[in-house]
Amino acid sequence: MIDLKYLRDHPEVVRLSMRKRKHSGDEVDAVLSLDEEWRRLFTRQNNLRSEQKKRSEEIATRKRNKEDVTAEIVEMKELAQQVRELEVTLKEKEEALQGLLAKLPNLLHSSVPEGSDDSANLCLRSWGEIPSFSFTPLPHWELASRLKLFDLERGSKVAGSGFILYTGWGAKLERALINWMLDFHGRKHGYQEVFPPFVVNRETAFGTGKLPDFEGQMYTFTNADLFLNPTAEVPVTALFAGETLKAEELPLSYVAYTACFRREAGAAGKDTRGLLRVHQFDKVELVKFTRPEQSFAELETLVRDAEEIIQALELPYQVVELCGGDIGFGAAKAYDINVWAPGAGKWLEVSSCSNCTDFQARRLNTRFRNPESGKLEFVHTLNGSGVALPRTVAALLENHQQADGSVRLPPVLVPYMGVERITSA
RNA sequence: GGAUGGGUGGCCGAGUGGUUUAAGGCGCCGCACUUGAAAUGCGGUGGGCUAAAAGGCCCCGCGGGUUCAAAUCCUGCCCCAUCCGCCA
Repeated sequence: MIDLKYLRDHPEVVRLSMRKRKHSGDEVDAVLSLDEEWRRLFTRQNNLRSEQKKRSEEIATRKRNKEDVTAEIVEMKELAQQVRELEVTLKEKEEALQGLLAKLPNLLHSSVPEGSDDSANLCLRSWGEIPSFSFTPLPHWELASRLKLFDLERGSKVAGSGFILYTGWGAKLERALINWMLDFHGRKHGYQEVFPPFVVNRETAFGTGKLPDFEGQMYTFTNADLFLNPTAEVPVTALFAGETLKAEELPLSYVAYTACFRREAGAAGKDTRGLLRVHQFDKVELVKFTRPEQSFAELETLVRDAEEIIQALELPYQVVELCGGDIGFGAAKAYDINVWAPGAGKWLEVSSCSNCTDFQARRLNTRFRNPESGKLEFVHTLNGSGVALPRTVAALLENHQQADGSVRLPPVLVPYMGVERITSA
């Protein structure tokens, strides 16, 4: 949520940010005019209530003195009716205002590049060599089929297309990657491990900015007002909703594994081969709570922490900075990590790291007391994949495939897998 | 899922319709006394909205309702504890 007071005082700044996201900016004016109307009604109601309170106290005093107050009470009924009516109008305006405000995306950081889609994203750095092969590299779905790593038909049979049944070494690789990533971020980067629920309630989905606009992306239940979480970002970021964190313990860093569920409505047929786009996938997520002045520096270390995973897996990648038109709803600034997949012949997004500044914290009401000012302030929240598994598995299989049809495992995974390569045997 | 008892400020806890602007205590902060500390005394000590300010309004788990007036009465929901049932 954007700070309404900030929007009031700096409408032009907000408008420019909206335009950078390729919105019209008209939403800002709609908010401003509703806000003005709301404040007018609020002041009126405030004054009426004040009068109501004073006169009620008078009635109380006179009643104690055994005076007759019938006439006053008749007058007060009229006043109470006015207050009630105004209250209803006020509530309608307030809900409309909050509704508009809740749909405004976060303010972009000034460093975010201009552009309307991913073609305008800025490549910041790359790592690793694009591998060359003495043979034609196979796409991961071919490799998986030969090595029996997953079974798309049976996954589809029990749940539907886009739900993967991992088998044999494929199943073990999935588990190994999850365990290794959790251990790696915990030991090497000091993230605290949590294992959150895979479902979240409405407040949590709203607080992290997934509602009201992205309800269609989440799986829901017909017998409970819950959502299957689309990413561990959602439950973990909401961990301290309504709480005040201690300034001295910030930044707080968490690492969490969850399965992630996305309907991917309307995405059918686009990059859907094999593991490229699925409805359920595993992901290890990094989440940070920081003081405002730390958050952009923490975003840099967050993305580096995610990069180290890809480096340890010996996969070539690039880090891109998202442009205004491509950046997520809650983010002020974001980086993606794209890994090269030589079999599929494309870059695969395996991580997205965002600084959501105070946007989620304001919705969730997660604050800290600033020791310098003595005031309560919203924390900044950050999240990043560290990393998402299916496309990482795809890239790993494709990059490390050998002429003999086996797949070499990077050394970090050997202790978790118990073998140095995956073979069909 | 059922039954019972609970949910009041940082914490404990009083309060069953109107001097409650939420008693009292603990904790914390400041000051005084003291060589220092303890003890003691005095004062202060939540959040939000609105307003240029003074001020005003809202918040006793959350939402509705009754009333001139609600922490207090009614109602729906949530959470905690205990017991029962079911269950990995």
